[in-house]
Amino acid sequence: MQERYEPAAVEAEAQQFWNRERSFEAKEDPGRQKYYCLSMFPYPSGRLHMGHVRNYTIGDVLSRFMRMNGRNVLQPMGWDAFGLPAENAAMANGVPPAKWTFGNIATMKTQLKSLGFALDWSREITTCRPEYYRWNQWLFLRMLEKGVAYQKTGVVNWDPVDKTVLANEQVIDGRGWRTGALVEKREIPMYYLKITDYAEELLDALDGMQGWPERVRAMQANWIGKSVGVRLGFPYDIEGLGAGVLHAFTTRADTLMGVTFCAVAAEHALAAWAARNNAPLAAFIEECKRGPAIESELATQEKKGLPTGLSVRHPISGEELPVWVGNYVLMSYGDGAVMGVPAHDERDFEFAKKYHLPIKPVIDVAGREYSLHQWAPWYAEHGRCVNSGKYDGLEYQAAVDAIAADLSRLGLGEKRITWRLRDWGISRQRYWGCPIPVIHCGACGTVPVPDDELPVVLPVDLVPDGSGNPLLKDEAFLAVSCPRCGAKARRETDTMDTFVDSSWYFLRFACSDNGKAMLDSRVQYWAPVDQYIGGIEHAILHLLYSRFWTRFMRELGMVAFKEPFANLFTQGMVLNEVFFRKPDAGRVEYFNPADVEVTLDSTAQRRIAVLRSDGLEVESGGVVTMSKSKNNGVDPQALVDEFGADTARLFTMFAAPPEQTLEWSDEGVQGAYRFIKRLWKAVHEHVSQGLPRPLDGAALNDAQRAIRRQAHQTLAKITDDIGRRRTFNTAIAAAMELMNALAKHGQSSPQDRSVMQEALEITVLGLSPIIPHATHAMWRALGHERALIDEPWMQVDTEALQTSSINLVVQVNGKLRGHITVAAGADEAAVRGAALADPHVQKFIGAGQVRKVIIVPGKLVNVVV
RNA sequence: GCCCUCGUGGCGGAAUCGGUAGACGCAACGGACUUAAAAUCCGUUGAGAGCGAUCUCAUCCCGGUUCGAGUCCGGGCGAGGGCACCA
Repeated sequence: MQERYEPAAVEAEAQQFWNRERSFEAKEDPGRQKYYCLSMFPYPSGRLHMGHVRNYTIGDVLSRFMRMNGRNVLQPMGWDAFGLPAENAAMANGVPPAKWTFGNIATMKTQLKSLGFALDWSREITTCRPEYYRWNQWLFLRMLEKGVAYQKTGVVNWDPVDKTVLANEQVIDGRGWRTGALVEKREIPMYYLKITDYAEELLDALDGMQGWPERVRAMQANWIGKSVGVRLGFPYDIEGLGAGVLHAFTTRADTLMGVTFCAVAAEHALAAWAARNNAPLAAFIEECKRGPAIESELATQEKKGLPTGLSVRHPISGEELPVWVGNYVLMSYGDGAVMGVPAHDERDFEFAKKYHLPIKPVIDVAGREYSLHQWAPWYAEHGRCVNSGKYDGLEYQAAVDAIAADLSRLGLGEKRITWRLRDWGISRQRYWGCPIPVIHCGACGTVPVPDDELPVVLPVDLVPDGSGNPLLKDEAFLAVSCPRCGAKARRETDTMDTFVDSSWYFLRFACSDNGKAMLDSRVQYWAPVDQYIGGIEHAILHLLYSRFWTRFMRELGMVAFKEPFANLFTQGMVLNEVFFRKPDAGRVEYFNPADVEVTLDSTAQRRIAVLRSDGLEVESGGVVTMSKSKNNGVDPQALVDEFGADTARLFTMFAAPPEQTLEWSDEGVQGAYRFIKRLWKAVHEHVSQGLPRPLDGAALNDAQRAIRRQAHQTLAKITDDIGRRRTFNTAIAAAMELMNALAKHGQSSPQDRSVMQEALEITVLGLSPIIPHATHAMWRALGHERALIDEPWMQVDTEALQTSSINLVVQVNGKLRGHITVAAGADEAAVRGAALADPHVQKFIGAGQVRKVIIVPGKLVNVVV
């Protein structure tokens, strides 16, 4: 063993060993319990970032730990390789997206390998390869057959200059990001997947998903958004239009008698009809339609409306109610119309105040006074009906029931459940994605591509120029004959949302080499995923789509389970300080923390940050998520090159619990490096004197026994912290404590050296999931033939944990007043006697009367005076 | 606005089921080694009082439950994240 710790050599050696032995290639083995550990696969954006390192280290620690605990572990890796950034890069550099993507994959694969992750590369998946995406197409055709995939029109952002569809993120302040042209809304036919058919099931199943964080389950439940209420009808008979009913959904049918107006969305049919010869209204409707596309922007805009001049009748009272167009009414939710109850809905209240519409309180909340001038939150609370005729005095549920029954009798309403969840639109008018396998024929219409003609292969050599989908100009791709009638036809040029690619990749890892079928029997062995690890940003879409997709596959008999991810772990983000200068004119300039030197001023009170290149001060903008825009990222590769992969891994696992945010700290990295060096040195010093004789537990003195006890306590803690609590930071802290104790203990006698050998083995093996390379080398040095990765996890020796006496804390009235030592088996009377006899305790009892003595076995004694 | 999470030293954090608050690390300070620096090693480090043994205070604030509260409950303040004109 080398005296100096040289990470580059140590890590190369370990990685070569794992490669040579194919240590991480997983084999199906029905005789062994499997453990499928999966980290969310990366988008090949260029280089790894610290978020990747954190994500994949968490997965790697769990994988290696479970493997040593006897599980048959599968930890695969792949590439979520379709997507918009490749097209952007293509436009910027004139390189086909495929070339850019594959170049990035090569770079990032090298980086992942340098970090020593225990990945089974033989199962690697790349979603932009036909071998993968042909199964997207195949399953899409099954969805078409079952009616789960269907066509309807949808609204897209249209750039009139580039004549292209823009993603929301390409629209900046209502203008195209490249052309600056005002973006138009266009309705075009698109494919949708009927996820709403699964809404109830996707929601109900959340309750049983104990392996998922509460937070993620809550987010999904909110997203699905089940509302139980009443769909009611406001009848009308409008000259020229005739008789009809305006439908609206409400969760507060008990407030029906407080309705003073109705409001409809700009896109509503009644609004369109009223606007025929009402120019101001038509203009307002246009304004609403041109308004913000993103709902969060909609939220901040002022509530506006215009009367349509039309009126409807109240379903119970028959009263005439004016119909308004409101910019706060969404066409996509419910029926695109709301009943306006200003007294009990804040938005309606604001609207009514602004346009001087009547406000009629009809709910009495615990006798509190209602003001027509200022909104109070409790106006929306449930209460007793008042001012509501025959419904007066009824509580919420009774009122809803009575009103729903009356409406039903009148044919003007029924109880109904409304969902927030909408169907999943998967059509993208973009090149770099999986082609949707349909053909447009002049005679036959839209015809699915027959299975035996799959895959529809995407050409890989096109370079998008920003003006429309390049597939539209690619005759070789476009020209096709109709599978039904044989006539000349045209291929669909829309591609699929990349969330389709990631909705089932976790199953394909079980059988990535199968060229004949999407899945095979090996899936039954590996799936579902035992532990899924990824960022909270995927809490809703990716995870919900995957749950939906899995359910559909189950209906086809392809898998036997409903939930694809038994346990979910969401790791926190990686933050770093941000440095900038803000010139009087011009844009803020951000500087990478690597180029900034931070020192303390002479009084050590103030931190001064200086840019190395010019020696001038820069401002600190606090600690925020690492991002390109803030230029505060740390390149993991630089870290690996300077300190090694083990240090990078150790720091990211030690600095914070894995689900919390992690603040970057260069000094913290030094600390991690220092610890590995210390451990290395301790092992080197120990083994350079030769290996000791086997440990004889009975021959130890008290000090040796104490060290041995701490070693086994540490093993127990590391095992529990990694295996159950997932608090890798405290596992590392325990190992550090043990090292500190060993350094103090010293070693001279043969027994000392035997105890030391065991303690070092525990430390090395216990930390091996986190720092696998250095521990691989140290394990060999400690005299083991077998590679550490192939060793079983060590078992705690309960014998070693035994003590003859224990220390107890004594409190008087809950305050710490003394310490006592009693025999391990001491009974309560003995403990009580010892506690009361302690001079410190006596002092605090003083003249008082001892009323009660509480004994918590093994922990403390509390004397109540 | 709603939902979720969280407020602990100079900093990151620990305290797992209500039982010794501040483990471990960083930074800082003092010392050893060195011609010197780096590296390494040893020590000190929540605040206040005291020569000292010790004592008092202290986990965002106010109240409560309890023998005992960082932890549980109620109310507030603050931060972060998610969702959002969702009727």
